[in-house]
Amino acid sequence: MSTASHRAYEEIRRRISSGEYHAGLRLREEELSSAIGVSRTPIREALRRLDAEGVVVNVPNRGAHVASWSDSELTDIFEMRALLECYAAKRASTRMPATSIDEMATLANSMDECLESLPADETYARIAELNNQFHQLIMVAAGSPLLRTLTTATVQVPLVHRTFQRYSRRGLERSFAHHRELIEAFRVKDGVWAESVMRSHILAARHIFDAALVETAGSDAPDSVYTSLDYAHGMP
Amino acid sequence: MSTASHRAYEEIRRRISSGEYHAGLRLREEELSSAIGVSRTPIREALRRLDAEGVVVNVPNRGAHVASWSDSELTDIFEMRALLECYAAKRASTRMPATSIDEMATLANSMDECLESLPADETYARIAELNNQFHQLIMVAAGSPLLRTLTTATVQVPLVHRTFQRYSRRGLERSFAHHRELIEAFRVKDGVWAESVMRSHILAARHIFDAALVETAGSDAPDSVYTSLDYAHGMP
DNA sequence: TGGCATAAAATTGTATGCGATCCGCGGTTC
DNA sequence: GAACCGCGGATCGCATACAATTTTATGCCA
Repeated sequence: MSTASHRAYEEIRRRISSGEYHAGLRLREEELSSAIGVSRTPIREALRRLDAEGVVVNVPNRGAHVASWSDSELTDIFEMRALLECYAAKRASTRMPATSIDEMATLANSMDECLESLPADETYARIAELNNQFHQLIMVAAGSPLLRTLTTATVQVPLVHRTFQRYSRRGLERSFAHHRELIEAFRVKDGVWAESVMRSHILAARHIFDAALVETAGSDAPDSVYTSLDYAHGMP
Repeated sequence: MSTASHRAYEEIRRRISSGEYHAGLRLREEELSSAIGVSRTPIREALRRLDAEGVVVNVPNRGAHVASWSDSELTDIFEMRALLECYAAKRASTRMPATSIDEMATLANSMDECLESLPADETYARIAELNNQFHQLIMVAAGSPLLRTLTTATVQVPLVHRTFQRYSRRGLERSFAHHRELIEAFRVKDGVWAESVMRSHILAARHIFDAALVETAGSDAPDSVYTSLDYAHGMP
């Protein structure tokens, strides 16, 4: 069995990821305590950890709030993601075992199949999960635990569910084409190729994201502020 | 006024940095509690935060230990540092204000002066401090808070005091020459130049570090395990 | 002596109580 | 009408008490 502190951490994190706790929301210890069913102590430890991870912001004597990001911070995040994931792709290109490349191909096939049943929410969720596994394979093959840690910290990041679904069918197809191209680059162990495909992949994602921001501007959400979401919900 | 939790954090961190708490040491909550003069609750919060930062390792029900790094993890750290600091140099090259470049030149002069009174410990400490300021100027000019955060997390890193002093006079001179070259690259706003000088700078540091490891191997210290130290103690 | 079960001590995990701080709300003053 | 002040409730920070778990000590038997 795991500790109450850890369960509290996972649960709060999940609720932020799912959007149940939206950006900027005040997280009261007593409330969380009764909601999750543990005392304030493990709740506090969970909040401290989430604070260190940047998922919540804690101000002494003023409580914790769900973190939010400005437009410029989002740009910053995408640029770091490009740096880190391109580097990972380059490293992975010479280290990736054949079995992992096969797994990537299988994942790519599964994602292609998802195109059939497209506009369903579950399908988007499934694509997100497959996509996450795909990128994790690259991260693991890169063989740098530190790189992986930093990437997770960076990418566990500001995305709204809605944004994900802004991916048009064409956008998804291009994204999946990038996946195929990455696989090919890994097969022939061409690090420069892998790196540059990954850069295209991330930059395309970024511009789809930007477009979604423009479209949703002026909605009921506070200006240019978005909630966080697990990498599992990241974009293809 | 600062909170007890924060003071505990700073104090434990300082003791690890100074080497008072060496790598692998078990940190008992009760001990820290009486040593620092607060109850276990803020101590626990401090340990959780240090755990999230990678400075200590916490295993449920088995307490916290000061983190240590293997040779391969150290290599990993240097490679990430190269990636991040080169990127920072490239970004900084187009954003660095003239006043900051002047500050860098002033710092470089101060470091040169230090060569006069060299083998003294205070001199090394002073060089470390100046060097830290020099690199911070680049980080700030890079204009990416996230990049800065990740770099701090990476570089606040495993160095032993002794290693620092492995810098020979010639090594320091080369290191300082890199600083001059960086300044020049910033003046003419050549990002590629800045980036590549920075890469040389970091890789040179890495090999001096490796050499130090070989020399100290077989000493009384546990095999290939080193403690952490603040960036302030980082190498030029 | 060495291995093993068991008990006692030490240590960490969780709950709770109390004092300190912050925040909103009237009331007052200019 | 707006700015300031003080008060009470809400919330947080910290200390302490108790429970759960791990570690160490002990005694037994092969």
